[in-house]
Amino acid sequence: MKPPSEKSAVRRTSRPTFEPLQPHEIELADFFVRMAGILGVPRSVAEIYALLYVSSGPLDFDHIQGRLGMSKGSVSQGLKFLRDHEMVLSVKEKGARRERWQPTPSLAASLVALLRSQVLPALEQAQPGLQRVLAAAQQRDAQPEVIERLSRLNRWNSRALELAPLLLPPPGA
Amino acid sequence: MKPPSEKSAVRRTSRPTFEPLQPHEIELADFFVRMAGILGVPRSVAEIYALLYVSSGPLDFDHIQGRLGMSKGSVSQGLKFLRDHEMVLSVKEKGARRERWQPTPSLAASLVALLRSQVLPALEQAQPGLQRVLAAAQQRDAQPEVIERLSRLNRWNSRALELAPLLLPPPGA
DNA sequence: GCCTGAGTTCAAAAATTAATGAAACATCAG
DNA sequence: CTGATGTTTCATTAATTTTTGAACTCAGGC
Repeated sequence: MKPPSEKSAVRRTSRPTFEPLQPHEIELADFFVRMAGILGVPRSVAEIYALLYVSSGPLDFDHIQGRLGMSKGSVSQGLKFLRDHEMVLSVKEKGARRERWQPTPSLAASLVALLRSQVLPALEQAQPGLQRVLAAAQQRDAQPEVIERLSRLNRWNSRALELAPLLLPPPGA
Repeated sequence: MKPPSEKSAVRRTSRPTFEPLQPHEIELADFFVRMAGILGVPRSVAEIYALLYVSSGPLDFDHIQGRLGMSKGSVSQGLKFLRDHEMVLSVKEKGARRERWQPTPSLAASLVALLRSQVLPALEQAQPGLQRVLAAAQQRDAQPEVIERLSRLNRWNSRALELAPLLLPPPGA
């Protein structure tokens, strides 16, 4: 509530004040938030991405925090998530102290990577379990219908695992 | 808290007791729960589906509730969800009082339908907004880079909308 | 080395989402 | 119509997820 003090002769680095999102920026953020929701990505992450996406140059930590009005913690974690999934790039000019962020060129690639990182581990981990489930069904002479269902599930799982690396080769291929 | 009264001479329809899930059934449920989680489908729904999936015949409401040890409300809502997304079918023998449930033949089709139902509305609703965002950027002479990004997003959205009906024709096509 | 600014961590608070169960509703046999 | 069974509704409660912010760490300048 205190108006930015202008008194100091030395033009203090008084926390600059950031303008809130413009209507068109909000609209884009809403879109990303909704899409992100489908994949279980938290709102704050989507908002950060959306802001970088509409912004003309790379933004630094404080700008993101200021314009979105979110906590340091959220910005830090959000950027970590985006970094981990290779959805943003840092552009640190040499000699500069702060990092500045921008979206990676291909949103498509980012999305595929994100999906992969969620689905693949589940498929891999499930493999042995699914085989046991099928084996159990066969041993107790379950209805052919059930055995058929479980076999199909197994085949799918295997095929998905085979196809996955083709869809988006992991860091070296 | 009151123990089921056994006094009635007439062999009451004493709530039959159901056995808890077997290890192999739990394993399958875990798999479905995990996959469902990725799409934001609640655990209880995935559990119901998994149970129907390993079971030899169609199951009725009470069996589902009993074997999964979940509340009536959850079973009712879970079945509603599965019904709405055409992931289960009711097999009501004529003259029978209760409905009995089984999974629809194609899990693949079910999944596609589920995805559609989440993604499509978002795409449709976003269409006009995205166009406004792009227009706004053009009006204020944003960086070509930004305009390019926003154009691409618009094109994607449109293409996705065109492709969607081909992927899985809605109830009549 | 010590200070300052930049960013991270993480326990606690807030917000969101899911599950429960009692009461309302529906349907059908008699 | 009536009574009983079968299902849905929905306010409340519980569980989970997300956000916050203060304390901490780290890097570089002096």
